[in-house]
Amino acid sequence: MLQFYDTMMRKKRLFRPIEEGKVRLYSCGLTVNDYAHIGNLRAYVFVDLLRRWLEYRGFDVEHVMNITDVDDKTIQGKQKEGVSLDEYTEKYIDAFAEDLKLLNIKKAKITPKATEHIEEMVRLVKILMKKGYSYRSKDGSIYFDISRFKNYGKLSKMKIGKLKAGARVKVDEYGKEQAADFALWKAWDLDDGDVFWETKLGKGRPGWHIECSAMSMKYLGKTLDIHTGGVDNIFPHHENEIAQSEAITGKKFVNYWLHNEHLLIKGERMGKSLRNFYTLRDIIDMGYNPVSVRFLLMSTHYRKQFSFTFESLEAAENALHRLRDFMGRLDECKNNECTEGVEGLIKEASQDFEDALDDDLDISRALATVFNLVREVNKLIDMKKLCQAGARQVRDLIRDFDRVLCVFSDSWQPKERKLSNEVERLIRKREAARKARDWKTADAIRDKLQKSDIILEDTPNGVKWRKRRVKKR
RNA sequence: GCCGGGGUGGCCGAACGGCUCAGGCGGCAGCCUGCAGAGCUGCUUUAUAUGGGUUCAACUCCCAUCCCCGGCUCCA
Repeated sequence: MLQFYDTMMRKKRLFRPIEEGKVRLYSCGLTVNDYAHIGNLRAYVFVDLLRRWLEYRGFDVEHVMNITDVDDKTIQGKQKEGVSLDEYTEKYIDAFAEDLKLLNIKKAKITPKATEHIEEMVRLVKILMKKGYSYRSKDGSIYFDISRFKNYGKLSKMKIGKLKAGARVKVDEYGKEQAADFALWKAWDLDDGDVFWETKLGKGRPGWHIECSAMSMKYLGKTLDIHTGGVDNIFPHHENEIAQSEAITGKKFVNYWLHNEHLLIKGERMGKSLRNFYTLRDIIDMGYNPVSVRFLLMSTHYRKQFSFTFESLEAAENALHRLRDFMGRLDECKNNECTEGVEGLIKEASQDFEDALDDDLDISRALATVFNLVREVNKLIDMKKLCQAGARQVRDLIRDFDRVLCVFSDSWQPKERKLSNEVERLIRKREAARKARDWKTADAIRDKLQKSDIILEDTPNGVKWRKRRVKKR
């Protein structure tokens, strides 16, 4: 019984797509005025889990994620650097794509850019004007008149009257008639420089909210199955999307609204303005594996705030290490006869895992299932009660889970995989000493290398080395 | 001010009326190892912010209090 928590209804609801077997999924993507930080990335890890789970359940997922490549901040940034808007946003778009790849996040089928859909937006604004949902201000900008939209505020449960009481709403500045009215089209002004489009609406650029209405409608139709975004988007962005879209089509815009909570750092929301963020690059540079970041961001339920700490990242990395070692143990399992069946364990784990994720992506329960399976099977291996065939079955099950989790296989390698000649020489010297059972020399070399952050581990397959992580900041 | 979400063991995090209060990390012990590390297993359980109430039974529901976070402004 697949169900999701719908922000509109404020409760879990059984999931039923519009069209049997197909899901129209729209996600609010990034505004590309800077590198994404891991708080931003949490939203996309969440969407990825959602998408992969839907696919696991046999749905064909039509996933669209927009890129906001024109807004106040991108224009400001571009002016500051003295480059074209495209040039400015391109590097952040590329970096974002790379981040997603490093986190094993599946690409959306379509990632439309706002600047490439001006025409569609203009068309929608014209419809709104025609239907009388908008007005033009003195400077030529066009605003959506929320008093004309009956259920404005239904998603965020906000009353428009109350909104005005909120301290920092600038009413007069742009000639809006009401504080909560929002821009559909912004008339060009000096600060915009060369960023403008000459359209039937005049010279200017689109408001922020209209792009999602235009692009979701174009690629997915009038009604979406699922729309995702961070909780900060509930108001005003998604509220406004609903108003625009439903005013235009007269149809329900979205059937299920799914919102992820924020990532905190030191008890506060991670955000660009607070300068308390880490990018994925920062974390990789400290020597962590990006897949550990995926695991960490994924392992707390998406509707719950959680705090990022290096301790928890470390814990995530260790947990993954344990899982991968487990897979290694399975591969090495060569017994001919299973003295105890694993079918029961597999069946139970499989059922529990699926039940958990069906229940609004209850990842904690799902991961608990995985770890329980690991422990039980490890016991069998220790007692030599697991055979090769049984091991294969377990491995197949985990691989199956990993279609959703995507944390087991790990192709990522830290950049510096080379040792200096001096260090290599020492390692060879130590190997010779060990062979001669000269433990004193061997241990001295190991200690010495450890001081320069190279950790040696003797394994049945020879000596292995790794770098000790260097923590910055 | 208005509207949400929370406060669980050394730390992170589940459960949300009763069936042993998941799981991870860390710590400790055993196995393994020349030693160390890694790995595996076991232990780490009189843990549910505080004070009342409802109930045969509350972490779970109700009331009050304290504290934390978020939204009300561009923001994942």
